[in-house]
Amino acid sequence: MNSITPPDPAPVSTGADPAVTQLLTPAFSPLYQQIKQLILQSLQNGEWKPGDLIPSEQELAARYRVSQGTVRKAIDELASDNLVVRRQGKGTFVATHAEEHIQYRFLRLHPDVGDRDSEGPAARQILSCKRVRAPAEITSPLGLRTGEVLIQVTRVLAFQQTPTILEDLWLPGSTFKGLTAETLGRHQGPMYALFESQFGVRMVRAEEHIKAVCADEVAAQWLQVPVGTALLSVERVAYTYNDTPMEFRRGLYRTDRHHYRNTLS
Amino acid sequence: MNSITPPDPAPVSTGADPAVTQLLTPAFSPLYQQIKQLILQSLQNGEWKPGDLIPSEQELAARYRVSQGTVRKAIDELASDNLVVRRQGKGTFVATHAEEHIQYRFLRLHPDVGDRDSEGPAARQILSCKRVRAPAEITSPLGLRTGEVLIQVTRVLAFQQTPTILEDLWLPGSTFKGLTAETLGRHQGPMYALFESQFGVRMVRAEEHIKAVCADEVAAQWLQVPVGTALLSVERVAYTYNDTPMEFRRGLYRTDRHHYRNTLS
DNA sequence: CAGTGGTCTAGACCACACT
DNA sequence: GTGTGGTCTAGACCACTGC
Repeated sequence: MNSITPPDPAPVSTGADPAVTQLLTPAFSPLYQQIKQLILQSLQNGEWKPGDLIPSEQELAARYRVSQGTVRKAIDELASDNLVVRRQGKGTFVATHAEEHIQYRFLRLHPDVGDRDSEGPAARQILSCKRVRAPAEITSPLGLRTGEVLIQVTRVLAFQQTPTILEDLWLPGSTFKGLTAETLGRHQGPMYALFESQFGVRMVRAEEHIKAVCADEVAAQWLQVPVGTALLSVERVAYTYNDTPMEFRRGLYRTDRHHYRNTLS
Repeated sequence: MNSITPPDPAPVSTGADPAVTQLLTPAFSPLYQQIKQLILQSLQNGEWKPGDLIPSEQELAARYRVSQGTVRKAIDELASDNLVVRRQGKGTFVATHAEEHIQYRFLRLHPDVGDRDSEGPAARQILSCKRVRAPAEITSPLGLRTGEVLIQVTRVLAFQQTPTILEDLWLPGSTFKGLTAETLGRHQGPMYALFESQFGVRMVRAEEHIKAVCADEVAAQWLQVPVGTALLSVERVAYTYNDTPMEFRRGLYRTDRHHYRNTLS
């Protein structure tokens, strides 16, 4: 078993980090994968926060006592996982939902004509934000105990004066203590950016399950469509670092002027 | 402008290929990108066919007169584009829809309970296969002239005796000359594998646009659901090498026991 | 065993951003 | 100019495959 022991997260970083040893076979894991894990730890434990500049490849190479090329390969993978963004001449930054000029990185709904920019920003309306005891149907995708306290948010998004998305989302109450409709209403920009700045939770990845359903009375009213209109039901589990599920969301999408877009490869 | 001239696709390959020159700035393109393009050309022009073993990194490095590392980086990108598959100790192979043990690489419909393997293979039924004059709504996504001759295939897929997908697909008649319902019916395995072996067309990438619709009478009948049932409408444009669109497809999916799955990152 | 892809290193040079 | 990431090279060694 080869391994490198975790580095001293020394603030001034002259602190000698343990040397790397590359040993033989069983449970072999490439050095750059180990480096990737170490960097990942520093992302998780908040040593580098969303938007931050992380140390240069040279510095990291010195810190972990490996060659720059090895650090590079580790960072390459983190970049292709969208955990980190490289900018030539400037450095490598922790990815964030805040400054992604694209407004909603995880929203796959696009207007049928024109693009999202031309459509302008969504108008958001918080309908409610309350603490609830979690039904099993919500806790199980989140890996929580049934009965745990969750925060449930309900909101409507409108594009060009047309209400288009009605969604509920559930968050673990323990982590999102203090989240209120007022906070949500005051906040500008993507909700996931708020989660980063206020709760230290960065959403990294998500899984969506899509079905077609008919609008019930409640949905019909909020989305201003006849009862029975076909809608997309989009259920999402969003994950933080470490594949920890942190949000369950269910959206109903009108698709009379929009479509859900996906790329296969 | 730096460039490397295209190599002699010499069968025996001792043939000296032109040397690479890496010149200065304007319209700078990295060497490994140029190598990637050259390999791509060999994939397109059929020098290496789906399933084939391509030359080793050393051979390609010699052929293009660059270092192995440069070829490696080119192949890395091709592999992450799913155009090529690396197998340690064996070599690098051209990707193919034929031997992907996963039956349908581009189909995102999954059973709500269990997984696709446990569900068993789809039962396929070809309803029709005919030559049509293309309406603009089809030709435009395919980048063809309106009025061009297309082949239109209609089929139903059933999972566990339940008809679940009704789809139409359109293919350029010029490329798919000779495609018949009989050919399609006799063929085992993914349709895209047939396209590779019979027509030399490899589908590489696709874009899907998804909406929710209500079943009309025809759909309701084939899918054995009441008229008005909400269905997913999945429109797909599939591309070959070079981003050339080669297929337009429209599927109606029942989602009472299945869902469309997507991963966001 | 030889051949393939996979990892790691060390060093050189380029393109880009800021100061 | 200095520092950053980006490209390219050359060589060594490892892990996997099949003969």
